[in-house]
Amino acid sequence: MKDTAPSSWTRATLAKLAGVGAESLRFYEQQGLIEKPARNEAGYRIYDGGDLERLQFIRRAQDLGFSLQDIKQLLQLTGNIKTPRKTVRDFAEARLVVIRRKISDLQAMEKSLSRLVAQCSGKGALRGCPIAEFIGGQNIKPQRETCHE
Amino acid sequence: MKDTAPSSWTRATLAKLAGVGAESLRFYEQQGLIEKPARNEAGYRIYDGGDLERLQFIRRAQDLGFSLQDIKQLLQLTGNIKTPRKTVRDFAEARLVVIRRKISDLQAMEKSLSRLVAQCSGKGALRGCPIAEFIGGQNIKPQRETCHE
DNA sequence: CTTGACCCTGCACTTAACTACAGGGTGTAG
DNA sequence: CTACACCCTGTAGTTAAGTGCAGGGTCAAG
Repeated sequence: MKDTAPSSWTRATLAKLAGVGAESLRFYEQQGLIEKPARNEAGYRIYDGGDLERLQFIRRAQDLGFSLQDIKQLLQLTGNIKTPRKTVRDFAEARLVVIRRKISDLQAMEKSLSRLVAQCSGKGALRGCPIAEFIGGQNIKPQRETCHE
Repeated sequence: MKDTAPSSWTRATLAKLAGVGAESLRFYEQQGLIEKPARNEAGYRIYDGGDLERLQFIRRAQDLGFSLQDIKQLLQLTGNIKTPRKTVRDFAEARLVVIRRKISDLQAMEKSLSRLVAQCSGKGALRGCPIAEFIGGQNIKPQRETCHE
């Protein structure tokens, strides 16, 4: 399960293993998210298991809602053994606040939209459709037939 | 309810009323989201209550998670009295699916991150910090890694 | 008459995270 | 030997939803 093989790969191979685009590796390198890799005789980038791990982390962190900028900072923080644990935790907590706000925003959207959809029979022409009325700017109030003719 | 006034405004005034940037009005016009407004003698754009309503809709729809492209389509659909109600409802339903998936993705993130934060005392140096370990690629809990969908 | 707040147009710039060339070099299978 | 897939660099383009600016015109107040 751990690193037993020599594991040295070129761009496309690592990209496939890590589940990212091959060009993205160059981009991440440019942005300082991964180390400049060693090169072989021909100048090809040679990656190893450490790079794979780092990329896997990058993907996990992206899935957790971190931006690449955040991830870069996180990698710097956690790369420095002197970083106090609190710094890292505060970072994660701040991100959590953002994620929770997004969730509640989306839940509000979901509620509004699903109510509109539920109110709409889906049959008949546009007149009286609750969604269209909401759009038309007349508040969702059902009995207001202000469709222009 | 005072929609009896002539209510004619220039850019900045309408922008303020609608809660959007003044330049955005030009952008929306360019993108076909609002009608080309009338002009006065000097060539100034003159907006009315209808424009305000449309802008307010645009903002509401954005809050519901629609992109400007979506909104443009919606406005076209609902501007056409012949549009079947079903078309509009299907549109809203498709958006609802997207919103619901986002919610559950974010909830998964929230769960992972809050578990990490809860496990981290916030005291001491970095060694042994669950967040840092997660980052470092040692999976903190090999059991339920990235349950994603 | 001057100042300052608006307005006009057209175009360039922004942010994020890639993605796609163009124009070359390298490595390997047949 | 020749395809062909892969690698290199540098640069430019993409999408979304605007924002900003230059270089002018207009309008009301003082």
